[in-house]
Amino acid sequence: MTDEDWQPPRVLLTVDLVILTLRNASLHVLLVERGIEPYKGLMAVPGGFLCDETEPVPDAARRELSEEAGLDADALHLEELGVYGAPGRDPRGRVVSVAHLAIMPGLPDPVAGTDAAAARWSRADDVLTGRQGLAFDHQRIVADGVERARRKLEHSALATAFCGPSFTISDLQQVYEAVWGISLDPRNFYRKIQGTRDFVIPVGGARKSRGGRPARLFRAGPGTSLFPPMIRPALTPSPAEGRPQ
Amino acid sequence: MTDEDWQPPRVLLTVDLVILTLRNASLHVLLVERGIEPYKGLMAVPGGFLCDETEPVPDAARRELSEEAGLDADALHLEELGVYGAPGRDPRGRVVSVAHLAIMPGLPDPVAGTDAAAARWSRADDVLTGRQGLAFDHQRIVADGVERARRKLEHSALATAFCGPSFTISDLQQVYEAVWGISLDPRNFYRKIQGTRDFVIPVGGARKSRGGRPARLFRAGPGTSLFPPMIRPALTPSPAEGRPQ
DNA sequence: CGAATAGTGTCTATAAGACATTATACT
DNA sequence: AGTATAATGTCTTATAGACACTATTCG
Repeated sequence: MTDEDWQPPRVLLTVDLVILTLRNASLHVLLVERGIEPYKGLMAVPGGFLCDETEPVPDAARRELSEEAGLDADALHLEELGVYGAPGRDPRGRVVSVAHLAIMPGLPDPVAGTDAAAARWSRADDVLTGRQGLAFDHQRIVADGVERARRKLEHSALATAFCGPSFTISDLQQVYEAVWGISLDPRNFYRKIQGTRDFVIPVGGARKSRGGRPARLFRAGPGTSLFPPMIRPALTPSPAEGRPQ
Repeated sequence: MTDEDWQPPRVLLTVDLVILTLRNASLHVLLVERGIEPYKGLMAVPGGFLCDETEPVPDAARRELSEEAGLDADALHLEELGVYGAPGRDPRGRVVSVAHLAIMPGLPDPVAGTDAAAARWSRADDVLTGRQGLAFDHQRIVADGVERARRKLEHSALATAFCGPSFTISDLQQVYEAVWGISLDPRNFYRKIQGTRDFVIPVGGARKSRGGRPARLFRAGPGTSLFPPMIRPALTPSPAEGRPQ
């Protein structure tokens, strides 16, 4: 900023989306197959450039979610995760990406995309361990997204975002167990949830039982923060899935 | 992304720095007077454009810290705060800023800058209430930075970053009281700090008393996260400063 | 009935809130 | 001595962890 005719550099701005959900009681992340270079054919998280100079960043995130994954972004938890802009992370030049974290209830398999060659849910674990390789620095982005989700479960009511409009307490427990990769005591969990104001609200009715007493149904309450927080125990391998780091 | 010859838009990338410290037992934020348009003459947080295409974002943050505020960024807590890129926030065009949060020990008044017309510490409270107006969306950025610091005090050992190399327990308490804007019981606070592993480590010696028993000196311990967390009480106006928000 | 899942109660350990007491400096 | 600040201790209350027990379904 000392030269008279110095001009600030311009960069390409993208959004990337770590979209987490629960399938078969284990954490999954949405991946798309890249249809264009660079990294054509490799898997990556959904994302893309701003469509024009004036598009707000959050709008771009919702647009890509819809374009690449065919998912409606309305009434979906979406927050900024961080900036990934190391020089050299994209061969096309200086590309700075604003990563976002999105949580959605479990969905059936077919996820159609108009822009990407293919979209599918992959086990988060496979990405974190590297069994599922990703383009760019997307493995790191997913890892940061998963870690963010783990943290938020402690202090916020985020867990309900993984569930549909109504759910049981044990559904909620499965969210915690899958995301944290541990197992929890159902009795203490039940007490904790019930004792936290505005976390869940009973909605009359019960889910038809699968060989046991029917479970009461709840919906997400108005509360957004958990106090006292949910305590994440030291990692104890759960039945659900092995725990990476 | 449908047109054949569509080109992604380029944006100007800046870094902004919310630098917090404690002065006279109250939270202050570093502001600089803008030396150039737009908003010339108004106060703003330090920041500026990337110097070239290849500069990493964290490097730019440390560079601006040094250039605009004359502060050495080594061994200083610095983390990403968020992205502020609403179209129209800067009259020069589409400018996307990556805001950072930095904490430093209390410093003497003179803060010299080579790039900005003037630099000085302002009471965070004055910024939050709008008594001290800021350029761009910097009031919001400062508010987010202060809120982030408040949150981090709960779960991390961040408080020691406000203190010098050695400090007393009541110094640490003043950090909590100033940032949170409440008052705490010194006895319970002492017990809590002592009982948290790796938070503080006694370093022989005591600070010369100011009319009371001398206080033992400590230094920051290796621990980075607090468990169980420090609990932030419901807001009770403290002697230190009125609480906005 | 027995198996399985849901929901409740009870005991104990830990830690926070309130507050008394002792310790060591200064004037 | 009197005052101020630091450090320790004690009692009560809230909540987590462990685990027994009851309730309600299905086969």
